[in-house]
Amino acid sequence: MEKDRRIRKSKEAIQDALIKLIEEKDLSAISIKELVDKADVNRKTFYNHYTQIEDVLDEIENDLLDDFFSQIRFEKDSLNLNEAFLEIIDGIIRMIGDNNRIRTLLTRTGSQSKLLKKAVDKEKEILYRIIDKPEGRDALWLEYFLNFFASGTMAVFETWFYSGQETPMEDISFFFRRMSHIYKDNWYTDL
Amino acid sequence: MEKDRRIRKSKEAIQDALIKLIEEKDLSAISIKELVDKADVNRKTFYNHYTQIEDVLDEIENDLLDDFFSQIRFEKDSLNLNEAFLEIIDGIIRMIGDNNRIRTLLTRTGSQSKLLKKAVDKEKEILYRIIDKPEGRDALWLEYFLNFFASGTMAVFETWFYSGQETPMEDISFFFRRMSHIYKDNWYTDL
DNA sequence: TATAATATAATACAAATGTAGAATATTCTA
DNA sequence: TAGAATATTCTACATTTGTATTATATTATA
Repeated sequence: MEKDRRIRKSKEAIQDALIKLIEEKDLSAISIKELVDKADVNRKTFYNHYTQIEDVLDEIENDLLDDFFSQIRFEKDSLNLNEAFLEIIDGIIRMIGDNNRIRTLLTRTGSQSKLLKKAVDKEKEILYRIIDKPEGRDALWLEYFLNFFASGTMAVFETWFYSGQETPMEDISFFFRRMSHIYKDNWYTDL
Repeated sequence: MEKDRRIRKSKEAIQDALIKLIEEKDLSAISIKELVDKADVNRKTFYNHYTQIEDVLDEIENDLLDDFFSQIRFEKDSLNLNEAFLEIIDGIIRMIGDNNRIRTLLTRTGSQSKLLKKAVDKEKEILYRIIDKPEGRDALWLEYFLNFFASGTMAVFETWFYSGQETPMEDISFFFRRMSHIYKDNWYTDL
């Protein structure tokens, strides 16, 4: 977080105002003037920290995800790819279920939000940190594989979320378990 | 396309102007005034058809992808999921290689572009049309599976494209073939 | 706590935006 | 081809945006 309390307060006011406005109207219909009026700060203060409204949204999403992913702790020192993946999946399911602000963002900003894309990157990052790196050509395969898997995972979440989360959570879990086993048995058997 | 020639010409001028401007500067730095000046149309004409510059980009991307995917024709009457997938992959590789406008958009607009996301949707659509639909619970699995697979595929393309397409195309093909076989052998064995 | 640093507020201004009405030009179609 | 339909242009105006300057208030820290 910012060290200067004034910056912290200003940003907080602007972020909170944006969340409120997003609940009321479409993101593209929100003007900077409207935002600073609601946040009760000078317009210059906005330009002091951001250049567009999307920057505020970006910051909100990054803060939320940093906060969430920093809470992920693995019991064992090192997990294999399969175990780590399933841990992260469970975490994300919990995150969506528990965090109102995240639910609001996903519901209201839809495709304008980069939240899921950012979550993909975080997931990839964590997985990459945990596992033993293969060498040579397999290193490249791993990179493609992680991108494939992480992005595919988020797409399933997206489908699940935007279809109203009607599929029971156990089924989603089962789906991911099946996916992960397929890879475990076929790709990175030894990870 | 639009039936009225005036609309067609106006939109074409605006689209072409946007492409030129995107080659010069960042999308977020392009103003509507600038755009209509370059397109040599009245500003009111812009507002007649669009509300934001992003709408123009959207339209360009949709037209490009409609054009490309409408060219995909399968020799056989029906393919299995595996064959259809590999055909589409090959098509996309060709599309990126051949189409200058698509390369420009991918290169210059980066994450601001929804082009790859739209391609995912098109791919999903086609695959869904071709294959025999399973029933009951498996229908749901198929939906999740297609989302997973299509999105994962595009993520690999993205990685490949933005890392400068250094990985030889044969390796990318190999990767996808391996992925598709894994699924063929484990998931939809009978499709 | 005094001081230096700096974020915010107040104000101003040129440019861009969004919207509207009326005149003109183009195109559709009967 | 004539007339109806409508897209574009022209003009105007209130609002928003982006930028800048200065004064004031708050905060960090020595």
